[in-house]
Formats: sequence, C-alpha cells, structure tokens
Amino acid sequence: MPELPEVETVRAGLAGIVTGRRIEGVTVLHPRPVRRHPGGPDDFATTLTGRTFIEPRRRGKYLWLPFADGDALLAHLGMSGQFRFDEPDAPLLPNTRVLFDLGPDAGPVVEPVETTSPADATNGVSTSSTSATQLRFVDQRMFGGLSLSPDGADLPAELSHIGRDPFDPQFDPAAAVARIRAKRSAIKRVLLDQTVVSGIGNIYADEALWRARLHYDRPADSLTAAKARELLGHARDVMGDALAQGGTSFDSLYVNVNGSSGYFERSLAAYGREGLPCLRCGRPMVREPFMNRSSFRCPNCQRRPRRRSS
DNA sequence: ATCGCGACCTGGTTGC
DNA sequence: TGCAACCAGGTCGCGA
Repeated sequence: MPELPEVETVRAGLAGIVTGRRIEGVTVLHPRPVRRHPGGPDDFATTLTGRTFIEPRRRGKYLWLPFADGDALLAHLGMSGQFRFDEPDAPLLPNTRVLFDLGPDAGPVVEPVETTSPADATNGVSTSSTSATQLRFVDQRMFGGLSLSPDGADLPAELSHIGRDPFDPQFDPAAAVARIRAKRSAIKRVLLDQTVVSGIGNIYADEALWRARLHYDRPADSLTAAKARELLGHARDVMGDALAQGGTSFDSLYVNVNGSSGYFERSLAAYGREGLPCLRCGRPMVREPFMNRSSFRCPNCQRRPRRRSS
C-alpha cells in the first residue's frame, strides 16, 4: 500500500507508540525482512535489544526509528509491509515477520479508561489497551526490510541517494524542477525516480499527471519550467489530500493498514479507473502498460506526445 | 554515467 | 472444479 501518504500515516502512528520506549526483546520469525542487516537475524535481535526509541522520522517512502543513542532502525514497507501493535499473547496475523517487545511507556501518563461507567458499556468499541506492548512487522511479499543504521538517527547513510520529498521543510522546488528537466526520460519514469523527488509511487504519479493533463510518455526535458512546477504542485497536493483522509480512518491503536476498511476509498481521479468516465471530460479512461506496470490516463485530456523531432 | 529490464516474494483474482 | 496466468501501490542490480 505504501506511497508517501501511507508511510507518513504509519510514521505518525508509530510516533505515538514507540517514542520513549525501550526494546526488551526482538524475535525474527523470517530472515528475509532483515536481509539488509549486515550481521543477519541473530545480530539484528541482539543489537537492537536494550535501545530506546525517540520520535520516528521519514523521507519519501523510507521510515527510520531513531534511538536515543544515535543509531536508528531503518524500515521500508516495500509493497505490503505493516507495523501493528498488539498484546504479546494475541494471535499472530499471517505473514508476521519480526516481533519487538517494548517496555512500558515512559512518556506522559494516559488517563485510564473508566470501564465501570455505564456510558462505556454503550459503545462496545475497545479503543485502548494498557497491555499492548508488542510491535509487529507484518509483510506478505517481503519486499520491505528492516536494518540497524549506525549513526542513522539524523539521516541514515543508506538514504543519501534519496531525494527530499515535497513535504520536507528543506525541499527546494526550483532545484527539483531543474532535476526533472535535466532528464530525457519519460516524465512518469522521472516522477517515480526516488533520487529526483521521493515519495511518489505509481498511484500518485498517475494522479499528478492527470491533474496536469500530461501523458506519462512525455519527455521530461520537454516540459517548461512552469509546467514542471505545476506538476510537482499537483503531486504534493494529491498526496496531501490522501494524507488528510488517511489520518482520520485509522484506529490509533493499530499503527497501520487494517488491510480492510474504507481507507482505500480515496478520491482517485485516474488510478484504477479503466473504462470509467474521465472526471473532467467524460471520455472513458484507459489502462496501459508502462514500465511493467499499469498506467491510467484519459485519452482525451492526456494525449500521447508527438515523437521527439531531433 | 544513464537507462531499461528482470529479479525479488506471496497470495488473491481471472480466465480457460 | 482445477489450474495456470496474471496482477499487486517498490527497489535494486545488472548489462547495454
């Protein structure tokens, strides 16, 4: 599921749960998610135990969970990664890969739920649990990964090649426009290139291109600076809209995708709308393969570019 | 140096 | 009904 808005939702959820807490133990159930950790699963478990989290951070689709000692736990959700927070004896979801047992929350004391109140009996929703202390990494396809990044609290060295995302306070729009226009590749390929601008994936690339009325195959260096600036603005706007929606439909206990739920019903104008009318002109949207994946566009609003003349 | 493709995985859905 | 093929929102490394 994860492009920038989804990863940011996870980050914010993790921030409320792990910050200030100590790792009491780590269990690696499958070695693949820690494949990028140099010491392997056993070292991953032992080296993380005893460390204390400070507030999680994000760049693009990457997360890192800094420790008070200056190192960090680097995490990428891949295509299907989730963090879940559960009671240690709760049944494991399928594809649970790594367990982190956390010590008690050392942060501000939370008002205990008044369970004897008749008012509470009316809403059967359990909104909090004082015994949930296990952070779980669940990942079906295992494209995601976890590793310890030495001295990575500020910015993991592994992310040095990842460009700033549009929500980064130090994001430089003019520089991003210049990087885009320096590429001869198709504009969608450039949007997906995380070294140029990070955080944009297949869905939001299609949404941004639809808003800008651009065809995915348009050479990036054929865009005017104004058009490139507009496109970046659309990318940021659509991800901001998704983030605003995502923030509301989550149970704060579960740091992530509940997998199901109505979160998926974001207002998408392009992605997944094959055969449905373009929300601007009414023509049926089409799906076409591009870079071994699906691209959705309006055949009227987003015309295929003429071939480059030189 | 840059670009494009295939590999890496599991599981749900589609079509014969 | 069975089974193969296809599809999934990402990233990396390799060869050209």
